[in-house]
Amino acid sequence: MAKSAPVPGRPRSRDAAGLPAVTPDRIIDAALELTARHGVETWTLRQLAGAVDAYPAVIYHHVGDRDTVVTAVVDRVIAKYELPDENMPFRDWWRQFLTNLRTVFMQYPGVARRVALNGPSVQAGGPTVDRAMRTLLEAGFDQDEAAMVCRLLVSQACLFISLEDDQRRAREAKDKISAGWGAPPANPELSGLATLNESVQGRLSDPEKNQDYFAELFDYAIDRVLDGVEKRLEEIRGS
Amino acid sequence: MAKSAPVPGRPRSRDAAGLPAVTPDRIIDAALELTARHGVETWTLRQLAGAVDAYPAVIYHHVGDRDTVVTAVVDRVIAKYELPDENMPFRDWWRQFLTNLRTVFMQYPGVARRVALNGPSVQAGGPTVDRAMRTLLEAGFDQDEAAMVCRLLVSQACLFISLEDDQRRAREAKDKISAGWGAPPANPELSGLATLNESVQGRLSDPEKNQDYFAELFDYAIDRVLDGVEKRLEEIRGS
DNA sequence: ACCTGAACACCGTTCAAGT
DNA sequence: ACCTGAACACCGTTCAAGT
Repeated sequence: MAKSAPVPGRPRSRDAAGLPAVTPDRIIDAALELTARHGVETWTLRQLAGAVDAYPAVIYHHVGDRDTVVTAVVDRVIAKYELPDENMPFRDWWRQFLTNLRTVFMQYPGVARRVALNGPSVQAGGPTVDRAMRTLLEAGFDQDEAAMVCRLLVSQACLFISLEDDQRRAREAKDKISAGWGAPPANPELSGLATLNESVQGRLSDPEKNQDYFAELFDYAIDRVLDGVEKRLEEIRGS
Repeated sequence: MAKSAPVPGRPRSRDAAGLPAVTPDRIIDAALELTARHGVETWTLRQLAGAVDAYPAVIYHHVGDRDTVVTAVVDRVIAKYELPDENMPFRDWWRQFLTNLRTVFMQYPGVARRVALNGPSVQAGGPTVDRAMRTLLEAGFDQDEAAMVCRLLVSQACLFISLEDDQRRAREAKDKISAGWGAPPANPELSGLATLNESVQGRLSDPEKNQDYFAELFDYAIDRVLDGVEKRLEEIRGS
């Protein structure tokens, strides 16, 4: 766009061309939409500039480098989920919270990974962290272990969501990720391997089960780790 | 390297220059070493070519594109860990196995993430998967749930290791990741947030505790999820 | 202050040409 | 068959110059 040499009749300013002024807000809006469609790591700064009908340097002028833009996008996404009712028992609260997190984050591929890595900004994440810590303290964890559990559960959810993000994307490109797995093993000694392959075969032949395989793993991962946290809590209470 | 124009006295073939012939094996060796030092996502094909005193096109000729090289590197790394004694009870076996996995993978940043995403190749991962599945089947899981638990535990370990990889790398660059967290919250209503910040403060002021924070999270994550898997097993046995 | 347009230093990948 | 050396189409980032 805007690649042609200046033509006499062509307006030389955004104003004269009838284009809206570029603002930081409009840039983040565009970046959010690009993220929803392509994932946060996939769009380029040149694409973003194109989406607001501007030159790459304009992004730098109004917002900053790519990382700064992405940070702003992440903050926007974090503002989108709702926190469960604070009167719920801690296990139900977390189950609900992490499920909400997933449905929102899955709409913006790559955001979960960013949050796992950097955490949320204090600004955007503060209220969430406050509520989350309270549920754990009320449940009976001491200060340090509550902080640990908080980190564990948020990481658990974000990491498994980011796994879903990336595997979905890889599948779209190629369908040969699990190639080789599913076929009976050449070595008949490997009976455990054969069993896994049978299970994989069952999935591959039933397309709708295969569809929700990722979601199933997420739920299973969350449930098992919550079981583990609950058991730990019983140990604390018992001692 | 080899950037100057051809000089009369300069030998024009690797042989004449006394350089060893480039082989796929030598290329993977160099890639493995670059991975150990810089991480699998960080080195460039041009660096790899430089490491074997060759042009980038030579890598393509002998091995293939970047992804093919990385896949070969991952297979090499997988061959490096040892499997625990097969007579151990399933929980101890997994605890040991995932710990071994961590010590090996941590030496090659980025490999854990690749394994979480693509799994190992059938060639390299077959024996491990076989043993892993057997422990779960013997413990009492049915075929499908054993496959699920296997996937959960390997993913759990790889994802948390990859989190360590990336956070270590980020810390080396900047020390402001947790900037803002640790300071008392501006809003006095957020008592849960204040508690978290106290815990963070305690860590930051005790440097050796901060050092092992990542390792601590890994162990905690593995122990909680194993607790959860064990509890699930008791449910199955009871019914 | 805001925007243009070109440039810089990279990247993975491809390819004709040499030996 | 193996290697050279240059080129292609990208990328994030910077900057002097225009309005």
